[in-house]
Amino acid sequence: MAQTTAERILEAAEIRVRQAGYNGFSFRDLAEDVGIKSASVHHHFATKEALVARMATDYTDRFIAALEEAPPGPPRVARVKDLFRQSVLDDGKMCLCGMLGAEGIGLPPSVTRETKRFFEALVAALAESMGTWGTNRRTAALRLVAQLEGAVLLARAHMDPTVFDEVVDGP
Amino acid sequence: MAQTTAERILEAAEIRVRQAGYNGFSFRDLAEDVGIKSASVHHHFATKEALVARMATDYTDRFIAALEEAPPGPPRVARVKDLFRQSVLDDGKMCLCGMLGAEGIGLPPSVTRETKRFFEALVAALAESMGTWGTNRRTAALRLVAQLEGAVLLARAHMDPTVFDEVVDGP
DNA sequence: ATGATCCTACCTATCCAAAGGTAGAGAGAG
DNA sequence: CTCTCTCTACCTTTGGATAGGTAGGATCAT
Repeated sequence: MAQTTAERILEAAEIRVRQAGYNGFSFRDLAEDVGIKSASVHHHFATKEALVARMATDYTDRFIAALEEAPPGPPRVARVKDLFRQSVLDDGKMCLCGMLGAEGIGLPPSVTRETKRFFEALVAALAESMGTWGTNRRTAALRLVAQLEGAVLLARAHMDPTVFDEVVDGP
Repeated sequence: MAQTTAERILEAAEIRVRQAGYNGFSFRDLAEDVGIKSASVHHHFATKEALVARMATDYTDRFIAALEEAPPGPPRVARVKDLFRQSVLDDGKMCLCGMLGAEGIGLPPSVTRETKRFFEALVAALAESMGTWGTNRRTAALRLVAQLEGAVLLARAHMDPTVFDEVVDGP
């Protein structure tokens, strides 16, 4: 088995959260996705909260690592746009933490904490790479992230991936 | 009673959706908010789908009407920013259709249809008011809406309303 | 080496609460 | 009397979570 069961659960859960949100899937859904019983999902992740918090942690680490493969400066900015674009092209999924950020209040604290960490890490990893037109770099990075999250959201609402490109580097 | 029961249900439901999403509340929650029993909520709105679709329709009409109170041009742009800012200041709620757009796939079709209509109407009502720096006005409007939705989302994720202002008209 | 023991991963079978929704009765207003 | 609204009292399905058990592999002492 190239992938452990826990990894397959996390993968299935990520897809479901990014499509339907924290309250949009059940352990039974995941069990069916992976081909085991829901009780077995609990063997790997005791609670839904634990599962999603872990998912957000992994997502953040993976995302930041992918960003930092690109050298600072314009290439890194291009890379982050591309990561978000992939999100949209891949079945119109939201950014995981965009989705969790939207649901926000009402999610378990460990999840909101990880969500916040994602955005802080993302802004930090981008700030040094931003050109500045009179605004400080942190603000410029925050603005870019807002635009990207908004672009993903609009593309989903329109059910049209080209909306993303129109927003991000349109005419 | 200055407000009908149906109106009070819609109001309570809107607050709940904007805080927790379509799957984040129940008819029993609404019943408690309004002070009636859940069966009575069904008397006014047969299904959850019908309730939320109606809610989105009303929201769109109200939002567009509020926008068009402001004359076209810069005042209208200022007004839309202000409407979104209110959203954040008012307990960090998402824009209703931003939330529904995020949840997107998995929601009933009548709801996604109304969500799409909101964004189309909003972009149309803004396009004429946008200054253009080499981009066409529709694209400029789309970009503004993306930035605003993203700003609301980030403010929520950070649990800090000032993030909204930093994104939208920060230094 | 071999049996006793333990751990991991999965199972079956439930539990209980919550959710969307329904049926039918009662009470007040026109 | 009838229409509107609300209630009580359910039903069915789903959801998160638990209890207890089984098969297989590793570990260890004798």
